[in-house]
Amino acid sequence: MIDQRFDPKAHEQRIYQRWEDAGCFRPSMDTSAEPYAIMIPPPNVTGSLHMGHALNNTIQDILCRFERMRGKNVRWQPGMDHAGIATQMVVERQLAASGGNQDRRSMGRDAFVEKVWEWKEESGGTILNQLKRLGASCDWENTKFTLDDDLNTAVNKVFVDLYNEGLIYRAKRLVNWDPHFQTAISNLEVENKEVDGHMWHFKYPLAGGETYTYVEKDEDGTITLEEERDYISIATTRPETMLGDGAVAVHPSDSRYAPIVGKLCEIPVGPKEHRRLIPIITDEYPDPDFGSGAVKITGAHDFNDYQVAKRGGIPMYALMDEKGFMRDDGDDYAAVAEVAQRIAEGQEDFDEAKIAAMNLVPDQYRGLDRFEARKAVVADITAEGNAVMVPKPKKKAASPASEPGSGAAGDSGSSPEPSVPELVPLVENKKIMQPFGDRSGVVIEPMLTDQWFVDAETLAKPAIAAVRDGRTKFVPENWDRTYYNWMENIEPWCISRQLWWGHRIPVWYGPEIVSSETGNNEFGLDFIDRSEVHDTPHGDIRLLNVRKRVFCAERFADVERLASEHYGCKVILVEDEIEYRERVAAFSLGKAQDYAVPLLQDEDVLDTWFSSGLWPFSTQGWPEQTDGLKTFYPGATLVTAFDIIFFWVARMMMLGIKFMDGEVPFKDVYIHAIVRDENGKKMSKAEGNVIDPIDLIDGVGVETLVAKRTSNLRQPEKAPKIEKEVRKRYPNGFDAYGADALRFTLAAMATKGRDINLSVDRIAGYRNFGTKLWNATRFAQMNEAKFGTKIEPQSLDLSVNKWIIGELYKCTAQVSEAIEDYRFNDAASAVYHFTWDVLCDWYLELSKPILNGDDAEAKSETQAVLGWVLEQTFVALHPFMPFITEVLWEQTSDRSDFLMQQTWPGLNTSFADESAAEELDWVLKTISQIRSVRSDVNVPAGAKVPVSLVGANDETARRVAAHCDVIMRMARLDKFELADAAPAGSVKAIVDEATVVLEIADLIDAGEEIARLDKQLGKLSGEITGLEKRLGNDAFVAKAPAEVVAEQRDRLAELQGTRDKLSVAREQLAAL
RNA sequence: GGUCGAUUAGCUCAGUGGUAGAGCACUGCAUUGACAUUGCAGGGGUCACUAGUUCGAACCUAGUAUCGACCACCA
Repeated sequence: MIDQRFDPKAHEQRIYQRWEDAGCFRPSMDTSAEPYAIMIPPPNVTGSLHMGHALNNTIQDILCRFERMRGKNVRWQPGMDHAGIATQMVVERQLAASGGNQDRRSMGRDAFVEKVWEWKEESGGTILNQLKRLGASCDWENTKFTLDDDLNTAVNKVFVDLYNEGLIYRAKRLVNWDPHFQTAISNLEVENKEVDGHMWHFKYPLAGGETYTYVEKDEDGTITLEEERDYISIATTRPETMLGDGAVAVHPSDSRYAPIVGKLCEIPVGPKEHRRLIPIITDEYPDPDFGSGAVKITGAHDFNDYQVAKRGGIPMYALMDEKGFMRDDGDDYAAVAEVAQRIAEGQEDFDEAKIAAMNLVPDQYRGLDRFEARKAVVADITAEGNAVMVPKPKKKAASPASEPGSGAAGDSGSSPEPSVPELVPLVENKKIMQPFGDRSGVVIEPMLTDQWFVDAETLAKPAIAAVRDGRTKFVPENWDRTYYNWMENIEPWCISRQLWWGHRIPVWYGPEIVSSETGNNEFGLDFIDRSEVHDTPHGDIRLLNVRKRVFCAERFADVERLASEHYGCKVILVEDEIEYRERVAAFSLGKAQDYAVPLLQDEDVLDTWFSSGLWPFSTQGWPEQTDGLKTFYPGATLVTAFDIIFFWVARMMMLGIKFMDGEVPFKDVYIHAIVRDENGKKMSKAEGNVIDPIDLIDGVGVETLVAKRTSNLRQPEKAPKIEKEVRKRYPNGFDAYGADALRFTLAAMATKGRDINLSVDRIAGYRNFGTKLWNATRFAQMNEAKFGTKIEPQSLDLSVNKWIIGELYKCTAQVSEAIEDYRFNDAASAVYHFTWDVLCDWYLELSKPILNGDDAEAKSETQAVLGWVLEQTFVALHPFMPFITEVLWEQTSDRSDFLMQQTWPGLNTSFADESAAEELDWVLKTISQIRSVRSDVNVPAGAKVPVSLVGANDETARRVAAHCDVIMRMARLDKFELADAAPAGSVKAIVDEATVVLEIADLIDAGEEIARLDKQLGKLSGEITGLEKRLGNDAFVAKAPAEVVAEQRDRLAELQGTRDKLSVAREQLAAL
């Protein structure tokens, strides 16, 4: 006999270990079986299980367990992602916290990377064990890590192949730069958030004191403003970037500025004697209706300006260093500004490298943080009188800058002033969208840097086609719109990261040899720029910036061969830029002892998603043609949340199709919901509303819960409020609900909608469901149900047994269909409803008289059916609740096998017996009707009542004979007999053609009973009227499908019959 | 601005042309019987609004209102 209750803690980990030890998670590799593969979205090595993972992996596990039971050769591919930035961040933080004054840079690259590996071995991957707690049936023996050697091989091969095809290239571009991590990031890793900002309006004086007539007109062409101006008005939210302006642009159609297009204006900041002049140009980009209609163009610090600058050949001056501080390098400002001036006036040629070397930050701003620089620039311009001035708003005492909306938009002087108003600088308070790094949280700076890019546009085309052709399907399908939308507008993918933790880029640089005409030394090496003098092992020589030649190959050995062939001499791998330059210099000056050309590997690593994008095939051994690869590519279903469609799904599609001969990586992409808290808020530590899945499995006390929710809050002052709420809501913390309850809840809520608002109450409900099944099994054991036998539907005698196996058949068919169609909620509710409402509430009760009765044959049949039906229920429930069902399987019979290895109930229609179903339907209805009436007329629960059945036909009479005992028992009757007429004053209910008569006239009040009948009659006549109206409509009868019409007629007849009988009953009562 | 979505019982949500559903909550009754982590019975909804298509609309179409997500944005 099993215990009184199921204790998840006593069994879950034990059962999991048994599965694992027995190799239950391995693919069968049965060549006759259909392969079925699911690639886990590799969690970050730094990660721990959150609700999103729990949902994601529950769904995958349901699919895998289901398909495994259906006989497929299943591989659920597990693993982890090295998560470049996230992991580097964790280890750097740890270094900082450990007190030592070591940081990443002082440690050096190799030592730091080694440290990260150490961390990974010790602390990484807790999430994989948490997945085991959830019951995930992954093929752990094939666990992969995106930084494993074999995956690195795949990464290098992909990179080199794409490079050789020209689909990966290096370019100087404006990229999103994270000043905190000091690396480029892709535009997906940027979060645009609306923040309070200001827009300043400044005057850029025209060169040489020139003036023009500035004319503003309204829509009708009436002149609203006309004045002489010696400046052009510019609006900006980032004044500090003015220092790098290359031009001012206006729209070609903007007549206000037509007189000054082509002229020069002055950037009103920096030392007066070296103010830079920049040209006023035209471009389609400026919107004449926004701001002043004139835009400053700072190509190196703004994505829109970058495009304008590129079109117009405007120099792009970089102003900041990699930490987001104003540059403090290069020659002094006066010298640089002079060169810039000649460039602006077209008197001097410029190229990228020359511009890049120019630091146009005036001395007083050098080394300032960008936000400090902004304040300083604003203050200086304003002090000098170049801010656009407007009348001070009345009423408000404070300056416009601190009063939202008070500094009205529009140009100065556009409204007439009644008196002489006080003037203040025009600063608009407005919401601006600002980019933040999704990991660092700092403001992202557009930076002009050399980076590696993937030509995503080319790769996207076949990936779009694959979805259009239906070779890969999104479920729910509306997600394909999101996919198309992004893929069709895809930008080049920046894949290089200035980090240390990740796949090194398989590129080595050597010096570029140019033609002998331009070469300027005996080795033909062209030095394009000078840098600082440096004391080197080769003497005090100049270090040189050298144009680099790229050697790209999977292994250094290949590069070594290519390079030495290219240079015609030995090459040597060097570790850093300094040594590289020294060696180039020494080499070129003939001072090198060994005459070896230095090669330096690219310092950068690849975007984490570059390696995750290969996951479906890199994990299966590619580029080797392994069995795993042949069998499990393409995968069946990718299960993920929508937030990584772009990051991951799109990249896997592009790279999978590219490298696997055009074959898509997966057939379906199931996009599941995001799990939120029960109020619909996104769970986040910072908000203090996180529910930890492990807490739900193991239980957690209220004190721990409070502590968890109040640590790491974004607003620590909210802690008392959160504590109060938690204590009120969960006074006893969480019970140990177990993994099964959590999984079932998630499955039941996994609809095709967007969000799941998870409530703990619901988990408790499904824990109770497990208890229900557990106790039903206990009941079966007490009654000596037979487990481990087979059932032949045709051999059954009792209609109740025929009925329950038919119900089971319907249930399992529904579950199969629903899972195949990714309707996990329907699957869960079908098996829930069957187990609780059909099996426990009815079948078990109906079986009691038989199991306690004297009919040995009936008893034996029922024991067999009861055991079998329960076993099949375990099977059907197993994908959802693997632990409790496996324990029940283990403990109900002497078994040597596992439930998870059983065959899914492939029941067929031979299990569904229509006449048994109708018969039991009648039994259930009869009992329910009697119970309902009893309750309505307040018959005491314990009282037994005599009931007779009037007007029964032959079939009903037969059913009464067969089921009399059980009906009497379940409806608490002391008599249940056929009769010709009802005694006066009895209480009646209608079941099909017959009237159920409760002979309890003495127990009830006639008036109340009449009222009860009237209520029912009222309801009935309403429905009848509706049906009559519909059936009376010729158009309905003519146009609606015949079966619908027939159905409605039947229903009408039935309702009329019931009404007539109840009316008679009412009249009889009234006549008394 | 573009795209996708939501609006159904007190709450959280299913349903998607043919009799409005679940879980929780609520009300009444039942206490040593597999299970109180229970059973029986019950109350509760103009399916956001308007117009259309249809024999028939919660469901399809168009529009309105409110709320949300993602993407892109005006310096």
